Amino acid sequence: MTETAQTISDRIHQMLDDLTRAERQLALSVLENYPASGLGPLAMLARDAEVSVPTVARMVQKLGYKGYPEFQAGLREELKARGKTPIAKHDTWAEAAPSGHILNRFTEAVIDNIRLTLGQIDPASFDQACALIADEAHHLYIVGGRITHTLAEYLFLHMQVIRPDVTHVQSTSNTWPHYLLNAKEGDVFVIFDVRRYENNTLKLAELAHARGARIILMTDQWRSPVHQLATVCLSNRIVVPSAWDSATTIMLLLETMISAVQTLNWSQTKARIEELEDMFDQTKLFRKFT
Amino acid sequence: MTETAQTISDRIHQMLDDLTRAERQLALSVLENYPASGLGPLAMLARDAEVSVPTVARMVQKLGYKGYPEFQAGLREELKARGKTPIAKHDTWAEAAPSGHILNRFTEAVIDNIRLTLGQIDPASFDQACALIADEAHHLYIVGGRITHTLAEYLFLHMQVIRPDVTHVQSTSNTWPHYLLNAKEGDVFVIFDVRRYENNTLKLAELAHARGARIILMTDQWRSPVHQLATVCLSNRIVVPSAWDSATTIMLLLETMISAVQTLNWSQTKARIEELEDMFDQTKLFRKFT
DNA sequence: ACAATTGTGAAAGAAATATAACACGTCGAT
DNA sequence: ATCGACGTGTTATATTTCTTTCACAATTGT
Repeated sequence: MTETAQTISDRIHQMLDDLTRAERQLALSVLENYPASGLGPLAMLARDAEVSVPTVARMVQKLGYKGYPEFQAGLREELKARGKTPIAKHDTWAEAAPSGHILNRFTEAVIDNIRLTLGQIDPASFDQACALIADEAHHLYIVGGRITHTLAEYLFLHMQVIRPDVTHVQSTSNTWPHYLLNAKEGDVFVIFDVRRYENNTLKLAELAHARGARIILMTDQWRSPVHQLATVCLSNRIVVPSAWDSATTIMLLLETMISAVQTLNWSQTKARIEELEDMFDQTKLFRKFT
Repeated sequence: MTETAQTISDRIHQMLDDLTRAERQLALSVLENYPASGLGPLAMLARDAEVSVPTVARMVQKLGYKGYPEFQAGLREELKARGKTPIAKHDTWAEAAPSGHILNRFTEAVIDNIRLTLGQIDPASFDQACALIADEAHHLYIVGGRITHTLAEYLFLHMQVIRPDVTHVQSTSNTWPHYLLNAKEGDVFVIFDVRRYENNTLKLAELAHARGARIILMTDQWRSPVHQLATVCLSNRIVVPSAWDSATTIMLLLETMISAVQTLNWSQTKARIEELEDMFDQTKLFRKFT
């Protein structure tokens, strides 16, 4: 295990003592700003380290690489791996299962999706989206497609509690034009559209946009064509080892949004939630305890 | 300050809107593991992004560089500069947002949930659940509650494609007893029940159990009372900084299950999926591309 | 003075890049 | 439906750059 888990930087450090003058000079220069300097041309590295070109060539072979390009490839690999957050480096999430088990492979992919999605999100846009959704002065429409209507429904169920004037529209239903009749300028549409993008959804978005509505789009990394009409576009990475796409990242953003919106509207929401709880108590739909 | 402090990654993000399909594909690939992928040979980048070599060449010029090597030099500069700043900062997921922003707080909590949930899952039970769900010899019932029916529906939509004989039952509906009339011994029930646990769901589970059905329960860390009747019980941690519980972890497990079941049934599923694609193509419900 | 190390210069060879020409498909306008 | 503009991939080629390796001189330490 001393072999595999070792970074190139470690290996250089280790052999630092056995090196000759020029080699050590080179090694230290590589470590100086690691790994950037090793990723340039060989000649540049030689110049920066103030050693000759052949010295560099001999050195990389001493490190066990067949040539300089191979050494660079090693550095790039390392850099790629480092890009992942420490927490993301778990190779086994389900500790009892082998790392090749679908539980680990899938989770790994989802964590990656989350990392990349969050990394490229603009907090200002996100906040703006939350503000739009929280704005009770305008009606809120929530639109989902064939698969995504489940996410839309999830958002709807929560929004229904948090604020009045919420409607869930299913773009695959042929009744949606009726809803649009009531849409007024300034109304807010939360639209879910991931590949394969649905024509109905696009048409709905176009009509809504034409009526002066503002659109918040939840889509994938390739972005539904709706994004051209959207006020805010939140794109999620959805790639997993499966024949299907993943909605987990979208769900995460969704719940974060729900939490944020709720905070914005807390004074009103509080009363509404209490009322709802009362109603549930009365209907005895739920158990108080196990 | 908007000029100088701009990283290449920022610039790519900015122009993302104005890019064409192949260019965006390339841009996303560059950002995928940034900056490692941009430091390899041009041809390798092109291959990874699944675009042609000239596309990359055209793109770097569009970014304002005289050639690919100059672009790489820019990346190296950036990398060198980054190495000098104190590292840390890796605790934020949405890098552009302060660590106290809800995006980071919420994501942190969800990652925790995932880690803890996966850590205590028994892979054997999980595999058993998948096998039960994949078993086409028995009817599959999927049961959700007031909120969780969205998750149930999500599972249902996928299972519908993967195998025959699937029914989605909503425990809050008063029609569910009708479904149970058809339930036979050995049939499989996937039941979602998180707090607050629903009386209807428990009753349904009891009846199903009495008829000799096997129950797979998706619940929270405190486990719905249904768990005493369940063949397999998958409990999820669902605590987040919100007035609501999180379904993200459940969604993750769900999708993993879908992927696993699909692999088990691949021979049958393949044909079903192709058939479905054909039908979609014919109805023109979906767009092929942007 | 000897051996090991290192640098110089050069040249062959390999690899990567830049560019051009052309074919194909998509999309929108007419 | 037809045309043309546009984007893109393919193929091919010229050109540059980078790498590798050689022989040999210079330097250093022993």
